[in-house]
Amino acid sequence: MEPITDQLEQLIAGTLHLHSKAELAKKLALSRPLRVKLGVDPTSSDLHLGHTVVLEKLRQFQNLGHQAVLIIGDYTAMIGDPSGRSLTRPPLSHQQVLEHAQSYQVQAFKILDPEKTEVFFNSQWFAPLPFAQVIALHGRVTLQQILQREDFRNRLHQAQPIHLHELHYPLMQGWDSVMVRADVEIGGSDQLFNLLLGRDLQRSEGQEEQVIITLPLLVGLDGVEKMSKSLGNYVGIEESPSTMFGKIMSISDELMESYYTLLLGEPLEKSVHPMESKKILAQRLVSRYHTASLAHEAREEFELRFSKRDLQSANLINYFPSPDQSRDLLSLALHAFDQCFELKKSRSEVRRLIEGGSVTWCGEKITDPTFVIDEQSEGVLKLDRTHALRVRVLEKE
RNA sequence: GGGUAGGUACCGAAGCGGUCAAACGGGGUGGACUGUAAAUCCACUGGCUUAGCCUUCAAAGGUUCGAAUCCUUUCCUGCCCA
Repeated sequence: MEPITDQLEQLIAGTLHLHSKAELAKKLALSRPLRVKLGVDPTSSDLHLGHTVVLEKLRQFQNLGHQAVLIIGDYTAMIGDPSGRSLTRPPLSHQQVLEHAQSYQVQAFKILDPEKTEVFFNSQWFAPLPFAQVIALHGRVTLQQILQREDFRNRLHQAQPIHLHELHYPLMQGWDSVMVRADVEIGGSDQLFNLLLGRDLQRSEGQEEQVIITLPLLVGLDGVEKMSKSLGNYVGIEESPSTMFGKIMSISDELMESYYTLLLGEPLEKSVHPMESKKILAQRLVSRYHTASLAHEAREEFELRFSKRDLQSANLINYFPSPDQSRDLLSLALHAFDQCFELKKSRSEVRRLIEGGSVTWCGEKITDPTFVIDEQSEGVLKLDRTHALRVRVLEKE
């Protein structure tokens, strides 16, 4: 193991809250692997860059020889973390949660070292917990303490409902820490309260309190909300190189700075042109989750398609619509969205797109939805900013 | 339990018997511009066999030639009181 001061320095980098440095130093001095907990709610099956911020920190602990303890909150997920929420989450069935948990783990191990990771499902201790003990657990915390949380306070203030079951969440997360005897817990900055409560519960159970570390939340592609799947402002780590590259290119310049620090762990070089910085960012992230050569290809493809606007030589999906599907431009575009991009659009939606001037055929803008493409002709059909394909219209009969 | 205010499209919010697929704002999408950045301007933003038709205003019934708007019941939420 590395010297404690070196470890400390690495582990502190990028953290938002750390409670406390002294405690962490003390624990590191124990010269045994620390149990570093991360709780995840498998409310969605796809990991995105937002999740990777904490996972990378956990990985850092592993690299220093520590033990990761991954808690799959299959029980807590059914409540839904109220953190940062202004609304109650829609409940998930246990079945859904288990399915998500499965793919979640597979993806998490793209970042974590499975050899140094223990995985727990918190149903393990919550499902058999007798009601009397649930009550006893509740006796440890006061309503006022729970209501101090920012999100609850806001909802109270804004006359929005707070359901009773949501109040359990922080308590359950804290109890997880007790059950796995966590030395350290990592979380997003919105987890601060939950993490602190874990300390309280550990103390009252006679355990040493966990050190808590929070990391800043990654802002999503919209530049406003935190990255989340439900808001659609995310970059999934399993997305294709070109999608990933393109999504990252669409972030605003202001966002780039935090992406650099949180995802690359280094400062943004101000002397470089922002567009170039963004390409570097995109390329590095694509190579992280795919390969360097795929990242390189993604960059070239992007430049060809969007910078040079050369759709003709771009690597597009080939589409051979049947005569029935290519009756007119509207039908063709509709089927193309569905079959090539798995986008279910309504006819009206596609019609608007055409009439709005988004669709081009062989570089010509076509605004007439009833336009008919000649039989046996071949060309590039651009549907909207990001979707284009090479179409070959087959002969009728 | 009592009182009271509400539930309208992705969100906020108007509308309170016909002119309502539903004002306005935000968001989103597309176009122009561009660096798939920002800013700005313009258009669109329920569906369809689109000069028309169909399904929406918490749910179900009802009144009416006609309902988001009136009545009844049900479900959900806030606030005040207990």
